[in-house]
Amino acid sequence: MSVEDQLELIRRGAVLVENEEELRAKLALGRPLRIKHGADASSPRLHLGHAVQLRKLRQLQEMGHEVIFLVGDFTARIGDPSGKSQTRPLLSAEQVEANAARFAAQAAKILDMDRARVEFNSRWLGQMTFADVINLASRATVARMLERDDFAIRFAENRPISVLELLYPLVQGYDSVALEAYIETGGTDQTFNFYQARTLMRSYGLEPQCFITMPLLEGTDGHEKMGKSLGNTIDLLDTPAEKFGKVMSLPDTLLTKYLLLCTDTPEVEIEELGRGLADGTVHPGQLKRRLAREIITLYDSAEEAREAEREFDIRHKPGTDVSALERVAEEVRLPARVFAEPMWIVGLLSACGLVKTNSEARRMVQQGAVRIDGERVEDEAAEVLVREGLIVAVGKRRVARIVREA
RNA sequence: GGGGAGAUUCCCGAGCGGUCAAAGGGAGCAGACUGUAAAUCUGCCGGCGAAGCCUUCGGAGGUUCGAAUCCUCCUCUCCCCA
Repeated sequence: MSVEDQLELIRRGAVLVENEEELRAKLALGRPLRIKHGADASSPRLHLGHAVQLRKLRQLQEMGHEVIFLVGDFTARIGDPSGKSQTRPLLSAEQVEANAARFAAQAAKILDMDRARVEFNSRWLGQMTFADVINLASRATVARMLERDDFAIRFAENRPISVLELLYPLVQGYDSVALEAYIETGGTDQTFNFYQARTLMRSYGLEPQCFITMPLLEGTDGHEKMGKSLGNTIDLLDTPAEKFGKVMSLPDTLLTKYLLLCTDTPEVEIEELGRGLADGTVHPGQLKRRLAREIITLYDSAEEAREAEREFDIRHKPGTDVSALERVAEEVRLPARVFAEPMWIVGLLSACGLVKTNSEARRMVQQGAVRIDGERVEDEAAEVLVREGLIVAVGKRRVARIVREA
């Protein structure tokens, strides 16, 4: 692939390529380039936000470059105090190891992991003496650190910034020094750290890395960046049905962004579709269905994508009958004794795991969310005769089919 | 080192010594509506088979018939001065 072709592919979806001239020169070397990417081993489930990053790496991998996942095991064991999650638990070496393995297993859905390398920053950070740390710290200033938005805002709002946090960009930058990275990729939230790395690399007499930042994908709420703590993720390990429903719940405004970042749809086609949405010739609902199918096809299969769409229609089309509900129900095993006599509706919902507490069960009944074999139950004192195959539904999304336990 | 401010339910935030399971907002959940799990409107939003009771307002003690509210000590955060 020619240098210009590579550059064009690299630019797809990217917010910033720093610095394009330098990158062109590196690509022109015509050999595999070391690419550093910080692996987020802290979250057990990768989501589409991670996928945006991983897909960019896959592109680079396909161009023949060498991807290195950097696991911040050293830093994870110290604990990351960044911003809101100050009580993030410190991880043991074993936990970090396990997380990294889980990350790699999921990343394999996107990348060729046989051709990727996993590194742990304890390898070099663990060797450093305090003198080395002071040497490192001497290469940066507080004023530069406070240029970072997050710090500037918190400083202005009198919110805490620990000294450790100021050290983090330096540590990350030093990782680039240690790896002698040619290119680093990451989210736009890493821009500051990436620039810091370039400065540090120069200071250590290395050629500064180029970097590519990708947008942070908004989650299912449509506003906030996708993240586990916000509960707005679409996970790679979500079932096809879950993926479909979650994609359908995205606001229409995110359609083209998702197509660009989460699918292989050609950019010219995305532009066309965007115009179609604007002038009304493209139906957003239909396009969203297509988006959902493509995403599921990518991570599961085309067949599962079709099945997920069918299930979605069963759940949401009006006049859904019991036999259809049956198809989307989760099996719930109940002990044989509850089949003997009528069971209190609230207890049944709890037993099926459809609600967390009896109070929640009562509320669901009161609000008309509960259906037994398709029949709405609105009396919270109701007794239900439990039988094999009974369909118990709470709202549209929680459906159980009773199975007698042997 | 000195002085000041603060810590409230998932998050932000209001709380007069009794009427506080604790205002309001956000998130979440449900119902209606919809191409959609979007938007909008409405309701719910600690737990208990619901009567009343139990646990909750940084931690530990104390005052009081009664404490999220008062006192003491402790932990943590922020500000000002040195």
